[in-house]
Amino acid sequence: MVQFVHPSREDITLAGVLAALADPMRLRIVKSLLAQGDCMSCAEAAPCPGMAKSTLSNHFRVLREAGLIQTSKKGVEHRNVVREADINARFPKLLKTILGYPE
Amino acid sequence: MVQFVHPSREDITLAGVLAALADPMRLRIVKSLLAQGDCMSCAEAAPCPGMAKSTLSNHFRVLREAGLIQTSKKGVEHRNVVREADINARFPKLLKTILGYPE
DNA sequence: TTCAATAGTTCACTATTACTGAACTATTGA
DNA sequence: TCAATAGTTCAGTAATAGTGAACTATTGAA
Repeated sequence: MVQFVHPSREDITLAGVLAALADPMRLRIVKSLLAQGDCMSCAEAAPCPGMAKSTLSNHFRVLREAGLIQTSKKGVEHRNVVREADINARFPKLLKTILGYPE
Repeated sequence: MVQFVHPSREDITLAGVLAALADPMRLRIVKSLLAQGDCMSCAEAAPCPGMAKSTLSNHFRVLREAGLIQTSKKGVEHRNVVREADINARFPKLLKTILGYPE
């Protein structure tokens, strides 16, 4: 079984967060997660039909390792939430600012 | 003679700006440019002794192509300014937010 | 004019990173 | 036990970053 890598709050870096959000698909995933407000499976959270599963999995890994999302296993699927509190504590207003622009 | 590529204001993308700022060295360059308030040569603007000239040149190219800085030739050196007005018009508060965090 | 110095760019090479199909793991339900 | 589902890992290829060396352009001096 796979154990997910989640950096602690202090280990979240600005460069890591920016790099993670610098991909349009990942930006959309985070927006989608926040709009929903609740946990979502990878498939639900990804507004990208036709994308390879492995690519999607990779995007979630990048978001996870940057500290942007928390992934937990629930049954056969993985539930994801944005680590809003951690990001806001570390980089106030960053998320809100970046995610606030129209597509 | 080399003509620099500067995207027009409308062509500046969020992904491009974030990707450009996702590198610690480039973030420091932009901070350094803004702190100075004035045009700076590449060498002046780069707080990175010992870095290869070609690497530095590449960082400036990335910043330029992302629309973050404007480069103009002045004598033997290139003068760089942050395109604050353009970035602020396109993505309000983004620069201030990202550059506001301590190193 | 010619030559050296200076500031950056471009090139070529290597090293790291991203995308994808295929194979694999883990869980659920029949 | 078997099939279906969700996602990860692997292996291969494609794209991108870092660097020294060679190149271009400008200035200033002999």
